[in-house]
Amino acid sequence: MPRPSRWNEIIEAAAEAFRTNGYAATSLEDIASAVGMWKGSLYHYIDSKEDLLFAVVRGPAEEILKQVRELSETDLPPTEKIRRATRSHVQILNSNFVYASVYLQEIAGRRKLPEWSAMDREYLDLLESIVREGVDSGEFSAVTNPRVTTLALIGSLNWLTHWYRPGGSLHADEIADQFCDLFLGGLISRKTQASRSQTITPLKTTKPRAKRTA
Amino acid sequence: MPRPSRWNEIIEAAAEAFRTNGYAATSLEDIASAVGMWKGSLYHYIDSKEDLLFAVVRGPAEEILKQVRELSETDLPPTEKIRRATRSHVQILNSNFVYASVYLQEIAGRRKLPEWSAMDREYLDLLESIVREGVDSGEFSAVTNPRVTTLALIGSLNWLTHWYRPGGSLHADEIADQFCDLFLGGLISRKTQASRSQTITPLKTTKPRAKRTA
DNA sequence: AGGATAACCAAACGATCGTTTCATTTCGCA
DNA sequence: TGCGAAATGAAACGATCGTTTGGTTATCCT
Repeated sequence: MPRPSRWNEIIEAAAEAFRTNGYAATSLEDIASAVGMWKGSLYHYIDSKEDLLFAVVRGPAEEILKQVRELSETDLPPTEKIRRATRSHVQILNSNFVYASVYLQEIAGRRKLPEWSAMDREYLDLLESIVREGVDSGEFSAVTNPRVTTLALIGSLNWLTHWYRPGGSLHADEIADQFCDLFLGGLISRKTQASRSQTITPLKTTKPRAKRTA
Repeated sequence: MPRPSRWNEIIEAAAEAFRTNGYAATSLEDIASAVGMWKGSLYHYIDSKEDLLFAVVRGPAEEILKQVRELSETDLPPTEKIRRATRSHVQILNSNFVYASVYLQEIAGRRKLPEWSAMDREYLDLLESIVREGVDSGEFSAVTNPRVTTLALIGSLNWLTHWYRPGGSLHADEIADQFCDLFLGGLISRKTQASRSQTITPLKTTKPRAKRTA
């Protein structure tokens, strides 16, 4: 795992190529020429082509899972949890757009390595348990199947890679809020007007935790 | 365009291979051996590998567009149009699962051939115009951006290829109804109770609507 | 029955792929 | 300044890919 900036150039070039042409259709020469070196020289940084894919994809995958883990440990009301989880998802998609797109196209699809499948499943389970909280508390009275509901939300979010582009006219926060209004309105059905944003506490103040892996 | 049944075997084998391994990672030998012939013999049926991809994908893409076109020409209320469009989408995904999955993974992603892009855009525009009808009539009062709302719905539907499997415990009709309830509830927000099915005219003898919880 | 044509076999081609090898340059640091 | 390691150049490898070619077998039609 080299550190210097050249490594970042390689990963960025790989991510961009993977996103536009797909992993299998991208050759190491595509990546090498994009950073101005010979394809054989890439092997000073990697052991195989797959290393590039995993390096591209690891960051946002771990980040999005970390954020929903922390969110799940709070005792916010379910509506607010849904809103924050949606914002996290959209914001990570926005700020790591290329990497996240590669993950969704190359990992969440076909590639069934257990490492990534476990992350996908944990993320789904965490979101689903939030939905179940809302069902148990009576807030999400319209939900008949929490898993289907959760998958519908995740689908809308992940489909963003097909049409959203960072820097476009639609800002990430607006999209997240519109998704929340749409889904929470559906979840809550006809009940309180708690669907609007209420911003209980700022989003990323939860960092007193030093290192969790120790 | 040959006719006999062997052609169907080839397309089915190609579709299955494309779905599980991706188009670029699938070799013609994979397909040839699946149907029991030499890879060179495939060229009696095709002119290039891409022919197989387009043949796999054309059917459901045209079918789903045809159905929403016909729906758009009716004068049903917007809620019912949304419900029927959702059902069409899910049912086509269900009965042409492999072909549709290949389309969504290989065409709706990266491949930007104008023919398919035009179909994608027309489908999106037709659905969006349905949403706009509901906004104009006052039924979808919670919608602030019809395009984002439409893309959220399409995302949920297309993401089905990532978790739904035909023949599983969840039936296509149930999923479609749950999606409709979720999205229409969100669209209508707090207003009439028109969110429930109401089934104006049977689409294809709408199943006795599995009774849900009391 | 026989001839045309469809269907397929079998082998090979050139291109390109991921990877390896070794030589060469560049750079950090004592 | 010089030396060792990091970084890259340059070429080649075997494998595999999509495609072509030419021949062989099967099928259909009148």
